[in-house]
Amino acid sequence: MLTMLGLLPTFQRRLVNWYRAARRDLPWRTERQEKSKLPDPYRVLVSETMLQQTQVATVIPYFQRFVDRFPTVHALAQADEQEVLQLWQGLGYYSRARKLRLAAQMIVQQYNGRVPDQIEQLLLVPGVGRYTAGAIVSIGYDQPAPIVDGNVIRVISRLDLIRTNARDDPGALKQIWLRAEAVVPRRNCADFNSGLMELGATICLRRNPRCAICPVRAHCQALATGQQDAVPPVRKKKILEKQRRWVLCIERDKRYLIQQRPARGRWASMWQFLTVTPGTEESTTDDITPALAVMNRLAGLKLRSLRLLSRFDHRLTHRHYTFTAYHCRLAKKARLGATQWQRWVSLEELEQYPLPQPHRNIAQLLPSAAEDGSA
DNA sequence: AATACGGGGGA
DNA sequence: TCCCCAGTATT
Repeated sequence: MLTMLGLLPTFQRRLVNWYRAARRDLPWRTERQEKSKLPDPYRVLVSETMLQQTQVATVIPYFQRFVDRFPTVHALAQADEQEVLQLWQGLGYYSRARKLRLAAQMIVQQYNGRVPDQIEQLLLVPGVGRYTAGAIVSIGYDQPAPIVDGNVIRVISRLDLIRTNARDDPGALKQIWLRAEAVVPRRNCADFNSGLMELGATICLRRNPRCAICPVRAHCQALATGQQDAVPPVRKKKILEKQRRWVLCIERDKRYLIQQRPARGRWASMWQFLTVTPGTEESTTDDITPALAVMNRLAGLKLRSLRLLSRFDHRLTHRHYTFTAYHCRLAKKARLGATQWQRWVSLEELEQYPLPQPHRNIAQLLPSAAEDGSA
């Protein structure tokens, strides 16, 4: 196997040298501790958790805000879960945020605040899987550990000419992990593994790979056989479920009703405006008059002054929502108080609540909507 | 082994 | 529009 990469030390040296010349300034790498010249493992834990299924450019501003607010593992361990979620809102996969906080608590209690440097220990930390554990060991501590992410899957698939897509094929994925373990050097592990990923992100692109400037093109079987555009193949398609949601921004005395979602499932424990699923008999019309009657029935409320705010699509990986957002007021007589899961908040207070992205988008429309309504 | 879990980038 | 992104946990 190893012979197919050519001389392994040559491959390693070419990749590390290329990475050291080409690497980007990333906040979790540039802020190093003076003595050790290694990044703060806590920051590696935070950044690698944010980077799961998320592109680097998206993560950077979230990372800055997060470590600014929670600069140490102790600070995060003592944090309020809602505040952690609030800093995470918009980034997606919110269980990552919840588990990262639990991870900090575990590290404080069991490891006296020091992020473990052993794979077996890291795998017991909430939200830390094989990839993140390998990243912390190799990038945080510069110790040998394999690392496989979406980039490495693509790079190794081409180097070794693996013809199935490892994202659909557990056997191929296992092969790639073994390969990643076989190629990681004993020294310069951080730059080697970072280089493997950076290569996938900038050179070994999904489409139109830039083989002409690839530092390890001499080691690539896909290029040698002219199959770099066909490897890896595209994944199997997934079914996209279409759903509709009506969102009611109910206003009373310049405050809006919000409700907390259940602690499990999508957007767990986040807050939202009252959301109802229109039945199949309800048409998609924007006509307000029939809609108001339907709203009152679905929401079980006496609403008035219903006005359309916006209609927009929101796509997730497996679902395609069409949100229709309305602004309305509560009839004078109606009573609706605050409970543990339901509150009336001003627009200013709303900023402190973690909201799903579609509801955050709707919230941005409310200031002008309120003016129109009172005019 | 299959599914759930967000949102955005880029062609 | 489609595929993917510095994956993990649950069922």
